[in-house]
Amino acid sequence: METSYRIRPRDRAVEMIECFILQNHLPAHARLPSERDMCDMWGISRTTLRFAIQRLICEGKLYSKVGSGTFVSAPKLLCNLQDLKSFSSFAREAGYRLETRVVRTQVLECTKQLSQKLHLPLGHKLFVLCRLRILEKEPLVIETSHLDAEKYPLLLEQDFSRASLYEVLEKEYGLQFVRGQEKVGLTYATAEEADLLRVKEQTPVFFLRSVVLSSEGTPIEYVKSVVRSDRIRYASILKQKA
Amino acid sequence: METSYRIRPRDRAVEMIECFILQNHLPAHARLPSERDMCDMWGISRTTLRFAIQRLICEGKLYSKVGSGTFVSAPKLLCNLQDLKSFSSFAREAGYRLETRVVRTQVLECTKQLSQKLHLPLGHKLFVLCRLRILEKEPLVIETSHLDAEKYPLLLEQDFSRASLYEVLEKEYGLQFVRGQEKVGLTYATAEEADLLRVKEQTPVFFLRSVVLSSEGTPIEYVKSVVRSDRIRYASILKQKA
DNA sequence: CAGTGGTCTAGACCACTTG
DNA sequence: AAGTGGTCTAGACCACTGG
Repeated sequence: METSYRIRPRDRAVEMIECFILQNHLPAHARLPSERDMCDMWGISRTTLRFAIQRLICEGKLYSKVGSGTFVSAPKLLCNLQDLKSFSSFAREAGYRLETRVVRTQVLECTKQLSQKLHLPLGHKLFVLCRLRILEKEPLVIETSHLDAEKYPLLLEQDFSRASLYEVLEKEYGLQFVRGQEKVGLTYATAEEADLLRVKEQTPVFFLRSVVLSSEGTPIEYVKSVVRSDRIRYASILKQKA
Repeated sequence: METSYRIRPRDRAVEMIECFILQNHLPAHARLPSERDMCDMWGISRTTLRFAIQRLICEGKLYSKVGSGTFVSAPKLLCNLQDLKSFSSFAREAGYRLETRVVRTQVLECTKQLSQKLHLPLGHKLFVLCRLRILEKEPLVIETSHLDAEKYPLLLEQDFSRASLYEVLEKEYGLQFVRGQEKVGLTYATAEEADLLRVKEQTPVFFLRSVVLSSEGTPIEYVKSVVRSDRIRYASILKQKA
């Protein structure tokens, strides 16, 4: 029995693009030829070519800017699920340029869930800091931190677009940190998250939750992170899929 | 300032389809009009209509069969991350018809990771059972169970397309179960997984790992599950995204 | 301004199922 | 055989960018 599947032009186009990048040694952020040029080069319609480009964008291998062009992405970042660390330290170790934008700061009353995580009574004042982490000009993570506002009142006066949260806690309060357990899940980007991360609404995104402990074991910070899934890949040693 | 965005036909088409389903009270698995008919009804091109359909398929609201038609999906299933349970019990309680297909059974030697989870020595014989769970005719989960093959040798002789794993363990070995902690992550479907789950390769899927304990606290089973993300939604009470 | 990606159209052929 | 979804084409207009 001869199972000779016809190769679809769109699949061929995906290979042509990947091949083009390799053969021309295009580095990250290099520009591809225009869509119309690639159509002419390979004798396919723009619809078909765009389908291939969309697939590669979904896989995190390309990105595009309107009026400008289509570009090669930087390789996917790899985080290890066994040995999870904060994005800032992860990025620093990997030698990336990390920018931070403060999305929002506010003071909230401690809810039941948060009181369990932070060992604080219900209604206790919490300082909430929501930051957008931008790696190599690309927004990657929304980190929302929750801390004891009554114990660390100086937090409310800081400008976290300049200062690092951990630096402030270390300098002002002499705290040292140990990261507690983290959990990873999957959700879908809300309108606000999609806007901040520059992805489409309803895109699947990672949803991480973790507690940061002081070196004495006291819970200091509860963090929720929403992470783009096209730029990050979480690996797990346990994952030995057949 | 008047921000009057032009409504794109594709977005309008998404609304038209959703509206059509509501106004005609279409139940789950009802057939929509053919693509060509909907194009005529709403005066749009097939490309645009198909874009809208693809979006609704991604969101889990529609599914389609070649040569047959496009259909309304059953509503998304909701699993609670705080109170996670096995799919079989989850499905049974919700009143769904659950089928099981045995993908593979094998005997493997215990690896380092598995030995930690199951408290067994390295190289110990493990019975591996990989099953496809099909809910209402729709493949939903691939569950891969790992158990002590030396302690439960009768497992190797069973026909798990007919018998339930838990029933066998309970009847043959008098075991009672308590579910341990589960972890949820996100990965991308491999070719085999995509084929079994009937989704496209590289689709984002949930990846769950959990340990099932006996009522005495002994680890009995280690399960890895790959779950379709378009049909299941994991909720978390903790998730209070701003 | 010219060029780019983003969107849309009308029409065609294919493999598949049987509404 | 007729109808369906899946795929592909050629060509058009738009908003945005500064290759």
